[in-house]
Amino acid sequence: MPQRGEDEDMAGAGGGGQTTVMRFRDGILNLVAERGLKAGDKIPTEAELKAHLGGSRPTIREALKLLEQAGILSVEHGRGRFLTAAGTLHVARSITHFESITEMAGHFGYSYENRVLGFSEETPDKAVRAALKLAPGETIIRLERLRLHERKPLIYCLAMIRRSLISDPIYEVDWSGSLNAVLERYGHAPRMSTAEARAEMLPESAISRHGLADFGPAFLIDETVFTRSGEPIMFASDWYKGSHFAFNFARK
Amino acid sequence: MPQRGEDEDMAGAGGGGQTTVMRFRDGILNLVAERGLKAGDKIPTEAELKAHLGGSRPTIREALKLLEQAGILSVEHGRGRFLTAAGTLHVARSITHFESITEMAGHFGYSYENRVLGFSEETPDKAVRAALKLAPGETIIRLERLRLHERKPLIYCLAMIRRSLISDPIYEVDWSGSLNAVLERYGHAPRMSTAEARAEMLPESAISRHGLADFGPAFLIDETVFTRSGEPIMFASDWYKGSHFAFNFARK
DNA sequence: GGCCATCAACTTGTCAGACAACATGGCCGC
DNA sequence: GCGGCCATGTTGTCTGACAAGTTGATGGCC
Repeated sequence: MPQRGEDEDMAGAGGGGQTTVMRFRDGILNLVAERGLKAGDKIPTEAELKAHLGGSRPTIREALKLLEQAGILSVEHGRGRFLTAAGTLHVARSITHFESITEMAGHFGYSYENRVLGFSEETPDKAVRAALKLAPGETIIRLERLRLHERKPLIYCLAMIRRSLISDPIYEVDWSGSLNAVLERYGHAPRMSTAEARAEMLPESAISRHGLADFGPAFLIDETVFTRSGEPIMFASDWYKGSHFAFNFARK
Repeated sequence: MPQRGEDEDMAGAGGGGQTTVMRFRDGILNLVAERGLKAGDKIPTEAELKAHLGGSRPTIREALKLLEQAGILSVEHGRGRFLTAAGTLHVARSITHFESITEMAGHFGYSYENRVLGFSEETPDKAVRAALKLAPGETIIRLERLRLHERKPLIYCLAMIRRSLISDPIYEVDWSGSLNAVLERYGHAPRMSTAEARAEMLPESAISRHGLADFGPAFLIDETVFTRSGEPIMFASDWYKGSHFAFNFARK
């Protein structure tokens, strides 16, 4: 018998993955779900999985290794594999999932007006230069915006974007839409970030200049945003109105 | 040649893991570090890794699968494996790592006084009952505490603990130490949680009753805490003084 | 000389069978 | 009845092989 190969239809078959290993990973999860196994339960042995899913033991084992690394399974040599409880921690929209503010809007059920408060080309301060690994002399675009829902301000946004990424004059760019879309158009799609969160009041300057005295305590997220290839794009600070936003995550 | 087995000293050798696969996983990371490979770079082929690390191809491949699942490597059939940028996102103390407040204290460089403001046995409200999956009639222990550093209040803590977990009268328990240690002593060590974070001012009742008017905006973390086996233990709300705490995480 | 098809080499994906090491429970002897 | 021994089950590792995608070189054709 040839070793797989005979194009195996299964193309377009619901979910699955490209490689056999990925299909087995999903197959194992399905099997667990079908049998109603819970945290701590023993899952079928490699031999049983092989009988159910086909394939060879190394392939099955690679699929199992994926699930182990994902924290869904734990192994005990000579005893078997067991469902961990960590795998059952379900978090709705984890803060660790990268998404633009515009994408997040839908999740919270808000539709935003996006008001541009100002934009300018500036010299970065030390912190921003370090975060974005800017060369001496490189400048940034400082973009100040406000997101409103039904005329009430909900998010105050400050972005420091590497000037060199935008090949056009900054006044020709439409800053009132999704910033991610703008950056993607210039070939620098944001894909991930390192972030720091804290609770504070809005900066004095923002309160006084834009009439935000009623904003109340804010959930501030400072992010250094990168492309898929790890190139730093911008440093963003977003103050979310505390009374309107909450963020989920799992800890383990 | 026997297939491994000859006890291979290597015990206590720096890091490493128990199994060969774990050692190879670390070995690959070390190799990458030594050679100064960066995001997007091609890592050595399976054959080269085998030559460097020893072992067999299936074992090497299982180690690689771990790194792929961890998001550190990506594969392209026929081309090779490449370092992803996501793997280079380093976060100091991620908020997604479960730890007790006492443990966190050290990280922030604070040493705390732990003041018990009150404890009592109560009937849970609907939200807590749902989060802890309490049976009708089950009660909770409500524990209210304050962490101070140099006499200044930094964290206001409210915990709702399943009464049935503590087999002693609640007034015989020392609540002034680590809550995790107490629960561990009764065989219910906290290990993970689902959490929600937001920014808000302290509850009115806490401000007025405990003189916390100067606390300012707080970073509130609501957590449902579980044991390793997934059993819900308690529902904790911790208000961190916004001016003193920031929390890190990666988004991808 | 330039272009394209073919092919060899490299690399990852999968398969088969085997032995090693750890865990468990039953069997047997005492 | 009890404890040690051993068969069995399960995961860990090794060897060798073929399948399939990618890349670059080769060589023929125009």
